[in-house]
Amino acid sequence: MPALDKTYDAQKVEDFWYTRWLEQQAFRAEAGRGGAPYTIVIPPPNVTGILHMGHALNVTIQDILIRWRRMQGRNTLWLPGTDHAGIATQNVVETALRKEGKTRADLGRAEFVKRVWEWRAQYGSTIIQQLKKLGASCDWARERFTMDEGLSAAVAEVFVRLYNKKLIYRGNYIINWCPRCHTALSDEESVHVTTNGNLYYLRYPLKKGQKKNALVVATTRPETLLGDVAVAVNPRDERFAQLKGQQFFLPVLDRPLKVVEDDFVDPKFGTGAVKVTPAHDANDFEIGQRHGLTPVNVMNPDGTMNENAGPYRGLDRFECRRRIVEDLKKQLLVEKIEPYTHAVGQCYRCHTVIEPRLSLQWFVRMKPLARPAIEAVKAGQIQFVPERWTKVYLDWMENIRDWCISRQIWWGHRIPVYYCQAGGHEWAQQDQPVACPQCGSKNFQQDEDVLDTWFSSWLWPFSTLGWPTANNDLAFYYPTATLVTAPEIIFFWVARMIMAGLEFMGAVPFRTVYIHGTVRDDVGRKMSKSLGNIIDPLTVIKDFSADALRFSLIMVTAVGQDIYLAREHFEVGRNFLTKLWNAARFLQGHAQGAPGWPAATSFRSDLLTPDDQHILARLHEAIAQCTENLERCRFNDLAKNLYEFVWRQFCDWYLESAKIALNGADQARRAQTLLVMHYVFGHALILLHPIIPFITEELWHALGYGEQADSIMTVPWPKALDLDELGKWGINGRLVAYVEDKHDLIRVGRTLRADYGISPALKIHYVIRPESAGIARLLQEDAAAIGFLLRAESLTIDPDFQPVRMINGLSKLGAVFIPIQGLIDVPAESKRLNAQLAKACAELAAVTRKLESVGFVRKAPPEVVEQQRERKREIQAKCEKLRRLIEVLPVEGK
RNA sequence: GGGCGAUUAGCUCAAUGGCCAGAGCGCUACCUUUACACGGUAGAUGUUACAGGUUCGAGUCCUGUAUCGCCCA
Repeated sequence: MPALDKTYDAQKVEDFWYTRWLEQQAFRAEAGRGGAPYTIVIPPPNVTGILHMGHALNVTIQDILIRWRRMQGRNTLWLPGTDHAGIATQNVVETALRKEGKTRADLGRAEFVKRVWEWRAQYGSTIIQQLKKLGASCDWARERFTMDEGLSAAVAEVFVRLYNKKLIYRGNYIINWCPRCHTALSDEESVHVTTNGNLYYLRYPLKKGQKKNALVVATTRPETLLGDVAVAVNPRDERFAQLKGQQFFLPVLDRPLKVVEDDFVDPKFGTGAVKVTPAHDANDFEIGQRHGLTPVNVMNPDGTMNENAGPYRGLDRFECRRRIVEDLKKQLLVEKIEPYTHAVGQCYRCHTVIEPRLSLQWFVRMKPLARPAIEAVKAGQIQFVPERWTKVYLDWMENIRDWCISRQIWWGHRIPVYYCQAGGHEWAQQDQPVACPQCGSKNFQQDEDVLDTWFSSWLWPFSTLGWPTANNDLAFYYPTATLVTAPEIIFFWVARMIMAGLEFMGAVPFRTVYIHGTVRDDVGRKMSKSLGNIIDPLTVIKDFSADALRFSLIMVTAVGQDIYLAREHFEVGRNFLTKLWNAARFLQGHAQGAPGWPAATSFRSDLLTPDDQHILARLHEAIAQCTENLERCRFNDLAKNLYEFVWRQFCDWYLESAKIALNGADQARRAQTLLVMHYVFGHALILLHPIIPFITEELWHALGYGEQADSIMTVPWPKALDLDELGKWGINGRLVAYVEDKHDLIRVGRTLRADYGISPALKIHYVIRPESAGIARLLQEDAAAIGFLLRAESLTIDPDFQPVRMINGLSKLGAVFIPIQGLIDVPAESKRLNAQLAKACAELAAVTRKLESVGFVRKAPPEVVEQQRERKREIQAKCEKLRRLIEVLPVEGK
């Protein structure tokens, strides 16, 4: 076994092992191997995307789960892939075309789509390569893309089924229109941004050209008045009772507008009278339908005004707004303009202000699909972690609205609906038709639109496994186990997957939905290019290593909370890796060659010291905690437990105490210590592997544990032994407690040294006066280790010790003395001990008060009362001892 | 407007209604002691946002207030 380098070269190690794992096909999943399946499908990143911290966190969590379950012996599949991100990808390619001075129209549909495929071939695997850098143990052979043949077939199948069930329909409704992307968007793709605008109070005259006797309406979008076809008031609003049957005139265009009464109108908004623009507002559209109004569309798809806008034709909508307000002001038709803060819809891709627009689109009828999906979650078939997201999900599902799925772009799954030019027949079909199924005409055309990208993503948990073709993978790996994702896409994706899973597979797509927080910068802002506050995971990997990135992210990520990140946070992980590396070097240095994996059965309880037994007990406690934390998705606690165990318990206490035996002459003891060291460290590596896969694999082999398993990836996850089972190594609770107390005693001794400014380099004499003969015996056996940890010149354990002029400290096991003649500062010492006494007395008073309270003794559980009584006895004893120690201090001046 | 979450040490976060409210980072002092200065040892730091209430007992449960954040309309 070559000696480990003095410093850890993460880059070399990580590249080496990832390549090796791929060569070994270590991530391959095969249904044929049987066993209990454990499946995760990756939330497919956008094919245009590059890795950001959100991905890094998301992928790390999934990799932890998959690696852990794999070690537990489950038949694991982690299925990776990307989605085709219709609008985003089309935008990217169109931008590239623009640089050549071309538009997609110049190329034509077929040629343009070809260009997008070329782009995808060249750049589409960027993010996949980046996921590999993180150490993700996905089965890459199964990588899927939503535009793949198989997944496209699934999309067509689903469309046709829903179409034939009349769950997909086409109609003229108000949709969210992005004037820049030139397409409809779903409600979820329109993000509401609080915006400072104005509320314009406009006068609609009763008679043409008149200024007096006008009805004042309030609007945030004056340019839409050109499309007004009525004004509306609430029927119960008495202020407008006399307006019934009246008509007013639209300014500029002088169109007569009748007054309609509708419950929708809020009397408290504006003047209580609103303009009705059915072609440009969702609510107005509904009012229009209720009152038989004909909508007037005044805008072009690019957001400029059309021929219905009269004199404003051709103007951009915002320019039109400015001009129309200016013109109305001149005509004294503007009552007032108030500043107004409201939520304005923006395109989630390009942040252009959404235009609500009447348009012919395809929709999915959601209510019938939602019903079983609501029931499944209510019945506990799917659990959200943290649980509170259940309510968010249910609220949305119970108020679900139909889903606009058509997009006026070219990159995506083209809607498989055909229109016969001869007979007017319309039908949906999975594959390319030959002729109209009704009249046999060959003169038919396919719908021009493509489907929303999410219309393919919602099938992801089963389309990636080969659906609609029945096959072993699908039968074995579906339903998946855990979905790991961020709250932003609960509606976009999670909810829709549940609906699709139930509708097409008849089973929920996953059992657990783990929702992690959003990664933010150190002052709580989302990371974004425009803010320039991005921390690039790849840079972090380069500077700190992938393991450090993973460990740090998990360490700082509180369950369900957003993550505030700064570059310095990655030092936690890097420092921990360095500690681990150095501990391994220490083991290696003492092992004299590769010891191999120590069999636990070879421990001899007669050779184990209390320190050995203590660390073994703590290890098994750690195993139990880690397993439980993984089961409960408490990743942050998992990392903290392991950090504490490895650093504090193993390195700070155990390895330090082991140095005595390692450097001692007793060969049997020495061998036994080595055995324990390797057993504990090897297990720590196993427990750490899911979080930091690279360094654990490297050390696993470097320390010669490779005989146990070719790769740490396949080492069985350990089972925790409880205290009874640990009895076979002579371990019991009393002994574990003794070692804890011994640590405390050593701390007291060290504090004395520090308090008196005695240099750590100076070896001094210590005396311990033990509490009892039993403790004296234990301490006597441990004297060498205790003396070493105290950096003592010599250590005396004397039950009858009578101190004279000595500084001292108190621990449960006994008093610790440092005899330094002449150096003792009596007033300082007296002050220190009296302060301790005062504190103990205060505690004693508190606990006494509690025990004297009738309510407490009568109503509190007996074990809690007993606990307090025990504590009172302890504090009383402590006070007594402190008084005695103070008494033996020489009186000043004597 | 409705809902959700947060508010605990300088910062980021823990704490099944029950011991003295903890940890990491940061800070202070000392130390290059043969694994590790990306380290060791020791230390300081709290009106648990605020006001009430329930309880023998509240950071934890209830009501209200404030501030911040997110989602939905």
